[in-house]
Amino acid sequence: MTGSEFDLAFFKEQGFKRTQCPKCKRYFWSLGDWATCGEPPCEEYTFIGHSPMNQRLTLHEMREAYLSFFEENGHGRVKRYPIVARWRDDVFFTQASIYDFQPWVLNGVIEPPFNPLTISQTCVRFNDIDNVGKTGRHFTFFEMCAHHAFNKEGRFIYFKDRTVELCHRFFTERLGTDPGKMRYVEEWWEGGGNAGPCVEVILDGVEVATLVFMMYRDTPEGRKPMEMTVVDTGYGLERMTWVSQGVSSAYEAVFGPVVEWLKGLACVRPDPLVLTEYSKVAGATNMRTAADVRRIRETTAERIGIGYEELMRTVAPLEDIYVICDHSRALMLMLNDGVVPSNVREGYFARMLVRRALRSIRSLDLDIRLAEVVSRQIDHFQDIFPELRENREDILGLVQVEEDRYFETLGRGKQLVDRLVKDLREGEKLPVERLIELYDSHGLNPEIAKEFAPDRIDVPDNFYIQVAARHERPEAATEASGDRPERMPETRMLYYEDPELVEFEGTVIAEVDGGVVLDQTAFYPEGGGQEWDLGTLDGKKVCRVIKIKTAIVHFVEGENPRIGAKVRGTIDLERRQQLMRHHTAAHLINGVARTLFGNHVWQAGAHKAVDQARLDITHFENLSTEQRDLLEREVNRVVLQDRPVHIQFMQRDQAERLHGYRLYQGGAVPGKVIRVVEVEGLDAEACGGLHCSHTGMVGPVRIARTKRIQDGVVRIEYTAGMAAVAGMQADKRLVEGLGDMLNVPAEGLPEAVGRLQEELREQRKGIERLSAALNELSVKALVGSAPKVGPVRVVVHEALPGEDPEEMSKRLASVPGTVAVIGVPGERARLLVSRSSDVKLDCRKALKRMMAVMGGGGGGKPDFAQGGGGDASRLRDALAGAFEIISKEIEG
RNA sequence: GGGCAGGUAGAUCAGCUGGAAGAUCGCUACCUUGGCAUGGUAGAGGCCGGGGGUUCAAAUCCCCCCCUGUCCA
Repeated sequence: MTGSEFDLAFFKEQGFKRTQCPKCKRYFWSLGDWATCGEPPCEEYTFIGHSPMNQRLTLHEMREAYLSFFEENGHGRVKRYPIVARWRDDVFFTQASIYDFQPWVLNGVIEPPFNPLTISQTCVRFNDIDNVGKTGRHFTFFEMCAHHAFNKEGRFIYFKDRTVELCHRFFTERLGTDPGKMRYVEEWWEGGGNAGPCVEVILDGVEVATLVFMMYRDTPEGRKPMEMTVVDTGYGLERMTWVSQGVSSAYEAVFGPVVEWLKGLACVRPDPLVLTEYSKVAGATNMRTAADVRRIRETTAERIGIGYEELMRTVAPLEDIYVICDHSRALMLMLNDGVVPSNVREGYFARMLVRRALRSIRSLDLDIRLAEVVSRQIDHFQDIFPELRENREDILGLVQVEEDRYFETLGRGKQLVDRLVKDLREGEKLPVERLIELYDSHGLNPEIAKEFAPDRIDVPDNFYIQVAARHERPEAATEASGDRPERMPETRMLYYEDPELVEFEGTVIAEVDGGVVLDQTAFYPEGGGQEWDLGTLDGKKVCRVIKIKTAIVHFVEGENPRIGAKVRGTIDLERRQQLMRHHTAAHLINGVARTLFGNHVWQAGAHKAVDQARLDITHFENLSTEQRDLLEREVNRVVLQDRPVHIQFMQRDQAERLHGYRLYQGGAVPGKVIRVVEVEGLDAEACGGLHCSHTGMVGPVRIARTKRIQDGVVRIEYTAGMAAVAGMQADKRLVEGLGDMLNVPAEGLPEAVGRLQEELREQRKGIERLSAALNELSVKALVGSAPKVGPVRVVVHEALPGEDPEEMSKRLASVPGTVAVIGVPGERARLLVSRSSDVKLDCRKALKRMMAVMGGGGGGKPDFAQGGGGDASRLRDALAGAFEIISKEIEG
């Protein structure tokens, strides 16, 4: 990289100087005289207490100042995109404003909503979560203000000069910053396969913005210029607000009424001097480990001239308050945009935020619910993001559920700790292994575990490093995908033009993977969770139809028709209609579930076959029987209302304007034009599937069952149309059949079965009683007639049918001065040897000698041994020798 | 998606170096009391998550599956 990338006319005209920072060796441009680049660690914050701007703006005022400035300068204002990046399958969350336009705008498939545009994009990032609350500037949730320009051939908007100029004017003209204070540091940016020069904008020790000029693309052949160059800027809304206010930390600047409320509750009134110094030291350092944090605190304490402990008394409660503010803000937006807390994927991040926030509430010993904090965050933001107002109840409900779950986890954890500690010896500490297991497997933080058993637990400094080490494993190799022709032939999709089309003609234009591609077809391929059509091509059975890029590939039984041949296709209409019913029913269930259970309900997967179908939705618990029945009733109500189902291809941005991001129920949908399936007044989704034209055609919908397939996802198994009818008939036959078997009418079944069960129990008990009586008789007889070795009775007996040999053995051993040998005949013969406690005999030895006759194995305890196996026919021989063996063992 | 922990009586759990399923609470009946709290006695209650395997013998060991919890991407 050379400095020429930054040789901007704007810098020259304005009289900027290019200087090299002696500390970090980077070059920077400025109108003022500066020794260094100005960014920590080269310099400290200088704005605290002396804002370089001529106005103090709140977060909301700063956002508006930014957006309106760029609007006045020719940019279209764009609403924020959801924080869950559903239009992408490579990331969970929106982490920067440019994510909104990747990949569809950047690869030229769709036009941006405006060009140039300005936006304040809600983002979350979790990589610095440990720094949140501590450094004064790290957040999990933040807003990235940006202005973007997309320059295509023939349509150049603007690039480096205009970008820097707009930035400079925003800070100086709009915010009243002294132009001499602005410093622009030359840097290089790379990410997501793209690269380009960038400029870091430093003001009074803080990086307030980064201006990226994407102009290169990394390819296997090396770096190449992009066809489209992109202005990708990022202005930290929170940082700008902070600098404008000149307060001790970004948290103080942006959390507004929420942080004040919490401070009041916790009775925290910190010394601003302490906070200012702490912020400066923290800002100049990267906090990576617990040791870094401690060092920063020690340095701060030294600078202010107070003790470490005293500093901590001020700082620790504040850090907890900041964590609560930050996490509740992030949660508010994540839950609003469709994340359901769970133990997997994006849901886990929401759970993590809830638990960390609750831990901070706990360590402050505050008597509040997290939902109350989130509620206040909504108050603070609902005028900016009105969707929060609409979803308030839903969001708070999710927080409550998740909070309750955490308390359950804590309760379980406490029990576990109690039990573990009980087994420890006097003065012994709980091994670190156990402590790791408590956290890793049971979700109990070591700090909280220590609360439960302060004397028995020590938490090592590198605890979390040890946990991480436990997870280090080599990555599984990814499997290579098969090779296919780069350019696929294109098939005209007749089924979209006329879903009722049953017969058609087409020409074979290619063979792919052993199947044939036609120029046009009415066969619907597998896709969107819907199974493919069956039918015939020139009389040959079509057994599978798939879509590869733009081509529809048919697999037929027997030989493929030749390329160039004209073929006649017929579709199995009955199957097609059933698949359509199941697909439309999925949209109905999804829409009704959302209205019934809340806006957090999204489709999480689906499959539609002919005889059954299922839809997975995001929801925090399995449906109750009542909810399931309610859902079924309401779906059928929509069916009976016979609402029209509108299907149309729409411009992507128009569809998004009309229906919002709720369109993307099925995940990422590529393309400039998308197909929108709208059930009037209920649901609109981007969907490539075939649908009934009216809901009435779906027919009856039966929800067979619902099942929680993972935390946060409920599977709804259902049937519609003829499959539902078949199900009803099968159920009826089942009940009728049962009634016939028990000779009662269907209504009498519960009572009849109950009676049957009771009878069975009675009989079982009767048998037990009889068997016990029989045992008792046998035992008496055996005891009376047993031969003796000295004072010891030796009972040798082959169990009869109906006797319980184990019971007999036990019973005999309860008679003083008795040894019992009981043989149990059968395919696998067994031998039980027991004795009363007053007899000196090792039953195991005796058994072993007896088993030698049969050749099997055995073992047990001195007073009871059992064995078996070997030659079952020799059981009698073994029993015949038993008396002699016992007498020898007793005498010997 | 990966790792870890767990699934035994209505509840909470023990048993898991293979050898005759247990404790506590709760439940039922009776006794104690003028009545209640309580105390005492007896009793009911178990496909030891499901399926394979090893073994003479599996709650216990091995494999697969299901369910729950949890940590991490």
